[in-house]
Parts: sequence; structure tokens; C-alpha cells
Amino acid sequence: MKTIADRYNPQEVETKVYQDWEKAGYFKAEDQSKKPPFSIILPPPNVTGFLHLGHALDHTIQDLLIRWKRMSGFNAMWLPGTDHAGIATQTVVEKELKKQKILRHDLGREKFVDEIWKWKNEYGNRIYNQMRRLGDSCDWNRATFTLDEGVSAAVKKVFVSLYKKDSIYRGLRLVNWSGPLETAISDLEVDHVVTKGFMYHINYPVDGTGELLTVATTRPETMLGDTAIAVNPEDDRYKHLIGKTATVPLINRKIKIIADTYVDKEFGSGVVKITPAHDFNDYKIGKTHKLEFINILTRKCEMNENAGVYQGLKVVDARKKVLEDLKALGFFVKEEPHTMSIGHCSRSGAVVEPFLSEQWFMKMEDLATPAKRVVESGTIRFEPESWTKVYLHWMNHIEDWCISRQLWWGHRIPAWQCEACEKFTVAETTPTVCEHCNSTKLKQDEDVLDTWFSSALWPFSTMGWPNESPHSVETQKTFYPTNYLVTGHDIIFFWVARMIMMGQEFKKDVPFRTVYIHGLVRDSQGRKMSKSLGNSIDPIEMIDKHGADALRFSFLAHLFSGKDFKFSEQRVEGYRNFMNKVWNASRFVLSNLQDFKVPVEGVKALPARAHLSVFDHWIIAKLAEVEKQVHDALENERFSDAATALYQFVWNQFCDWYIEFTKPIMNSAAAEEKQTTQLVMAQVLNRMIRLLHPFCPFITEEIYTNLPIKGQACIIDQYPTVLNDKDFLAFASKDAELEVDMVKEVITAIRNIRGENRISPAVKLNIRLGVTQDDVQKILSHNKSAIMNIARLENMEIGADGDMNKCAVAPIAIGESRMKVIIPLEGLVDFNEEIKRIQKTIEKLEKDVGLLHGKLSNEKFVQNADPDVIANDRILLQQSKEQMVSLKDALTRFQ
RNA sequence: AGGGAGUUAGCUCAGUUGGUAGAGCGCCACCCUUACAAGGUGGACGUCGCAGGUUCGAAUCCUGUACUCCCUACCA
Repeated sequence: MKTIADRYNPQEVETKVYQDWEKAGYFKAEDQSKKPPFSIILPPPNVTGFLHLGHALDHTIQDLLIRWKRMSGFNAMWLPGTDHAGIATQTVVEKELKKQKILRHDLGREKFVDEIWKWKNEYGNRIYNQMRRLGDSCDWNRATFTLDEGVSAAVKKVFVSLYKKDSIYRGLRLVNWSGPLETAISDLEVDHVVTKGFMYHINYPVDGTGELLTVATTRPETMLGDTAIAVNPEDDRYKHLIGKTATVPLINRKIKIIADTYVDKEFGSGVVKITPAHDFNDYKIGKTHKLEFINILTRKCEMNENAGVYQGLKVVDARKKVLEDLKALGFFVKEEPHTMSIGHCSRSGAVVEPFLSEQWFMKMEDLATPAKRVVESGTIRFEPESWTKVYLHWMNHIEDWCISRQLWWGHRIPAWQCEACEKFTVAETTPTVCEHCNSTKLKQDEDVLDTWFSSALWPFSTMGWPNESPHSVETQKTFYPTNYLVTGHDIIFFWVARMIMMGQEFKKDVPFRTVYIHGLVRDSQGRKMSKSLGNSIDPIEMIDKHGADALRFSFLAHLFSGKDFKFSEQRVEGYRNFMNKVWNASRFVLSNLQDFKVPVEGVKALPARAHLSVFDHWIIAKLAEVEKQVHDALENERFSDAATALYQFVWNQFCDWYIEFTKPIMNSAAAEEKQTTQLVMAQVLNRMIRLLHPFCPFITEEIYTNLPIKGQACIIDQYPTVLNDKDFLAFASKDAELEVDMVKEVITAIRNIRGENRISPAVKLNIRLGVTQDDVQKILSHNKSAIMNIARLENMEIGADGDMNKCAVAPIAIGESRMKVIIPLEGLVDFNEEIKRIQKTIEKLEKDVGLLHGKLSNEKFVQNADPDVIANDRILLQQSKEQMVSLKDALTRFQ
């Protein structure tokens, strides 16, 4: 038998343990198996990214599920992957090249994309290796990248198929535009920042009347693109001007004065300039009133030829110049401070401009209908359930999705424009002739697809769809739909909803059964983790310092139904301590099994009932309890309940009591009794370690290797449940629970008196247990040595109360049993502390008695309350009264 | 503005059918008791946001209200 180090050192074991798992192939799932399938697809992190705490939380939950199911006899498959993350990756590589003074456009598309591939090949495995540090038990053979050939084929097939049924179309629309990146970006990539700016009031002369209309705007430079002025139709101040025209200062364009209820009479001046090509609201008005759309910006967000003399200026400079000129020409009225929220590009930091451009769109309404239905019907369940409403609310207000991006990194749109007829030919393979005019002059669209397009297909594209090879077919048959999708609530719309739609459309089935939504990881004060705040924490650093198991456990033990997770290193340290506790408890057991004869039946070996100590029966009862708690909690995704139940079993039952109770048996008892306890101890530890494994896999695997009774490896050994463990758990005993509770109460009472009277643990006490009931006397004398050992006693008498003169007294009542712990204090302490202690107890009892008496003398309570509750209260009242009497008596003995 | 969530100990949070409020951390005191000082034992600390209502009884159910957070859309 090996011995293990006296302090748990995660660094020493984690790498080795992980390599052993991987070498043995325990993470691999079978395409075909007699075992029931259980599958999870990992939300793919950015291929060039680092593992952050959000991933760590997300992965810990998934790994817990996978390991639990794997141990529970399932063909558990966890499919890892990485995302090409269009904008993010392109930006990173672009920045790197800039350091070498190389610009993207200098390289050209092909060479630049080659550079990104180089980057991907160099750093693409970094995050996988970080995942290994966390203990992720993914089936690495199935690892997929979003630009892999198979996934690309799926993307093309889906695009073409949706285009053919008119669900994908091309259109001129206003989109969020990032100037530095020269691309449209999704709403997800826009950060709204509350900014202090100004509201500028500007006069527009009304043609022919000599009147001036004062408009209020935060963006004076956009007046160069104005094509109307709008007022509220009910606004008496301006009613007479509706239908007339006004002149835009600086560029002298004649524009209509129109009426629209969108205009708020109370806000600003009640007059709004309309710039349909540069504002989302104005765009809508422009559409309804059929206004002209004048674009005044270039793709780099500089002023274009429509801006006249302002051409070439950046937006902010144009604003300055426009204001100067307005002042010079007398059109400027005033400026007022104004707070507004401005969209910024999350990648470049630049202000996002609404920009009119040709883009590809996906019609969402038809796709949304079946996707709503599967959630409404409960085929897909959100956990926590409240996200269902959020999801449906969004689906009911869904808008078409701009799927094209003006980037180079990503899935290029499979559409070819004809130079002759300008129409598009959309196909999975490069077409040779235009399908409209048979011209051969075709040019592929320059744009790539939004990253979320390929993500939407992820649950089935990773399983080989649409390839029809046997492997692909079997994989899909076995593992689709998956069981869980685990992710944060920030991407429900961008990802979860779209996967559901695509699953329905192309697989005619949901992509997953349960969507488990966890909160986002924040710092200990609840702030977002960000570089600028300097509060971000690297999970790898946490693993280096405290071990992966401690990090994982700290997540699982504090994961409360979808709430944001406030991370604190202190808490990780707490669970590091717990890991050490597990380690040392195991060490204790192993050191006491040196002479243990391993039964040939191994884990099936059962103790001979006759020789089981009451403590053995008791710990098995507690084990049965925790097995049930853990199972119920995991089945209901109450991960923190499971973690907490295990924590308490290990620390408060196994370590605090069972180990202490067994010490005397190990040291002095008869060989037969010792052997039985050894067997129970080995069996309980074995189960405890297996129960803990999905939560903290490394330490448990390492301990498991050293156990005398064990299977092949903890990771694939059976997960204990009250069902599959029933033979062993049959040794649990209710009587033993009652008996041990009694012993624990007595010991606690003695410790309590010791503590409050500050009697040193070094002082061995002489005590008396006042008991009149025969059966209670019997139980206590049975357990005399245990009590004496643990409570550190010199002598212990059991019998009548005797002389309680100058004694500390603690009454105990368990069920029908009554006893008193009586400790003579003469010569040990100053009595004042004990008098205070007793007085405090009496006060508490008086309060209780008053309360209970009040309740029980209330006729309505007696009439209406549950009989059990009444009976219980009656017993409590009687007990409290008895205890009060004996304590009052004890108190008089000090005078 | 619309939608969602929350308010319980100093901090982070449990509290499943209403029946005298719990855990971990932190704090205080005492202890190196032969697995563990990353430990042990004991202790202090709560008007359950506020106000009503239902009930014999409310942290829990109902109504109102204050505050906080998140999401979506944002007023030119």
C-alpha cells in the first residue's frame, strides 16, 4: 500500500492524472453503443482566445454533467471546438501585423488570410491546453473548427437552401457600421456608452414665409444628408408649415416639411431634421414618407462627395467645421449639455455609424415560428425557467438578420455576381455560368458571413451533417439532439435562438433538450471583469495557485440558478482547504488500512452485520442520505445543493465524527471489530471519492489509485446511487442514527460547557450523566469509551443526578430520551461564567415556553393546525419546562 | 419606454407544499488533542427592503411602494 503526501499538492498530480486519462482513452465516446447516449456540444471559444473565468465556469458545469453521466453508465460525448470569430481574430492579426508596419490592404486578401491561418495554427491549441488544465473531459478526437471543410460544406448547403426558398435576400439597408474595420457589425458587437455631449439648436429658413424653424440635434454634421424636416401633426406651432419646404443651411438643399407622430412635441424644439441614411429612426420615417436617402459617408466613415466642401473630413472634424460655419452664417442658435448613449464598436472602440449599404439578410419570421413552438411546448426547456419568457419575447419581436460582413476572415458568401446582368448565382460549388444570362463573367461576392451563421449550425455541422458517410450518419443518429446546452444569458438571442431555428429547419428536430443558462462571472464586488478596471482574473493562475479542483468546486458550490457569479479568490482558497481535508481524511483512512486484507469481492465486499459498530451503521446511513441528496440535486440541475451536500458529508459527518469515533477502535479494539471497521471505512471512502469525482476529478482520481478497494479508474467507475449501492446501504440503521445522535449531543454539551467556561482541553474532566431511563443508560454505557475519548474525560459516571452542588448542568432531550450532563466545577473555574451560561439558557427556554404556551392555548391554533405540528409543540413545551426547572435548580446550587 | 430578476447575518448566498430563520467566508475567545494550523472547539451577529392584507400562524401567499441590477429599444 502506498502512502500519500501529508499535504495535497495539486501541481504534482494534475498533469499526470490528465495524461493518464487521455492515454487510456476514457474521454472517447462510441458512435454506436449499447449504452444510452448523453451528449453536449461545447460552445466554441474563439480560436485565438484565452480561457477566461466565464469559460471556466461554463466548462466546469458541462464537465460535471459529462463525468456524472459517464460514471452513470451513459455513452457520454462532449464535443469540443473552436470558433474562427471573424472580427475578433481578424482584428488581432491585423494589430500584430501593424506592429511590423504591414497593413491588411497592402498584403491583399489571400496573403492576409494566410497570415491568419498561420496565427491560428500557432495559437489554436492554446485554449485546448488550458481546457485540459481545468480537467475538461472532452472527446478530443471530435474537436472541430468552424472553418473546417465539413462545417464549411454545411454552411454552403444552408445558405443555398435558404436562398432558394427566398429566406435569404440581398437588400440596401441601414446597418451598424464600424469605420476602422470597414464592415457591418451585429448589435452584439455594439457597446452602448453613456456620454456627455451637446444638443445643438440650428435654424432652417422656411421657404417663402421668412420664418425660421429651429431644429435640435446632437449630430449637426448629418444635416448635410437631411432630406426632410418633421413636426408633429398635432403641433399648433408648426401646423401651418406642413407641406412647405425649407432650406438646409450650408448646402442650400430644399427639403419638405412633413408631419409624423414620431415627433415628440415636448422634446427639444419639437422639430426634427430627418437624415434617413444616417439614423435608424430617420430611416423608418424616410421609408414611410418615401424620402431621398443621401449617404454622406465613405466606408471609412469620412465625409464623401455628397458633403461638398466637407469631403474628406472625419466625422468629428466635420462636426466642428459645420458648427463654425453655422455660427459664421448666423444659423446657429445655441448649444445645451446633453447626455446620451452612443454605440461603440466593441472591437475597434470607434463610434458606430448607421450606414446605408448593400447587405445579405435572412428572413426570420418563418424560421421563428417552429422555434417558438418547441419552447412553448416544452420540447426545449430553459433552466432557469424565467428565460423562456425572455426568449419568446424576443422571438415575437424578431427582425431580419444581417448576415454579411465586409471582412476577409470567415465563410465567404457562396454567391457570384454576373458582370453582364448583375444578378447573383448562388451555389454550393463555384458556378461557371450565370444562371440568369449564361454569361461566364462571374465574380464571387467579397463578403463573408457573420460568425454566428456557422455557429447556428454547430450542433449538427460538428456531427458531420450534411455528409452521408457511415460515421457521420451514426454520430448524428446517436447524439443528435444533444442533452444540454450550457451557456451564459448574453448569447441567448445571438446563438441559442438561431441554433433552435436551424435545427428545426434542417434536422427537423431540436438541437438540445435543456438549455442551462448560468450567470456571468463578475468580480467580488459585482463589477464586470475588464482589462481597464484591472479586475480580471486568469483561471490558469487560480489553477496554478490553488488547483483546478478548488476552482471547480468554488464554482459549483456557489452556482445559484442563473444569477451572476461573484468570483472571489478567497472562496477558492476555502475549497482548496476542503481539498486538503479530503486528502487528509483519505490519508488517515489509508494509514489505518496498512494491515487490511483486501477482500476478493472488492467493492462488492460487505461487512458481517454482527460486528458492525454503531458508528459504522450510522455513517452508512449518512452515506445513503448523501447519495440520495446528490442524485436528486444533479437530476434537477441544483449543482450547488449537490456540492454542498457532499461538502457537509465529508467534513461534518465523515471527518468530524466518523474518523473520531473510529480512532479508539483502530487503536485498541478486538481484531475482529477492527477488521469490520476497516472494511466499512474502506468502502465508505471509496464511495465518497466516487461521489466527489465529477466535482473535483483530479484529487479524487489520485486518491482512488491508492485505495485498497477500487475499480479500473475513478473516472469510469460507477457513480453510487441508493439503487446501485443498495446492498451496502442496507447496513444503514435508524437505531444507530438515534444512538449516535445521543452520543454526539452529550459530547457537544460537554464541549459547550468547556468552551464557555474556558476550561482548557488539556484538563481531563470528571463528569456525571444523570439518566433514569434504562435504555438510555444502556446506550450511554455502551458508548462510554467513545464519549470519554472525544470529550477528553478522566471519569464518567452514569446514573442518578446525585449532588449537583456547584456543577455545570446541561439537559439533553432527544425524542423520548432525557439526560443531564453534570460537571462539577469546584476548583476548576470561577463560577460566574457558568452562572451566566445557565442564565442565558434559562432566558432562551423561558422565551420558548412563553411562545409555545401561547400557541397551544390558542383555541384556533389547536383547531386548525396540523396534528403533527401540535403534537410536536406539546413535546417541545414539556421538554422546555422540564429543562427550565432543572436549570433553575442547578443555579441555586451556586449560592 | 418595454421586458426580466432581485432586496434574508459584516460579505456571498440557501431557505422545495405557510409551523419558533440556515451555510460558507469574515469576526471574537481558547487550543500545535497522534489525518489535516490549508486544522480543532466554543462564541457573537438578522424587525427576512417598507406598508397594508389573507391566516390561529407569513421570509414564504396577495396588493401596493421604494431601491438595485440585467436585457431590449433608445428622444432628435
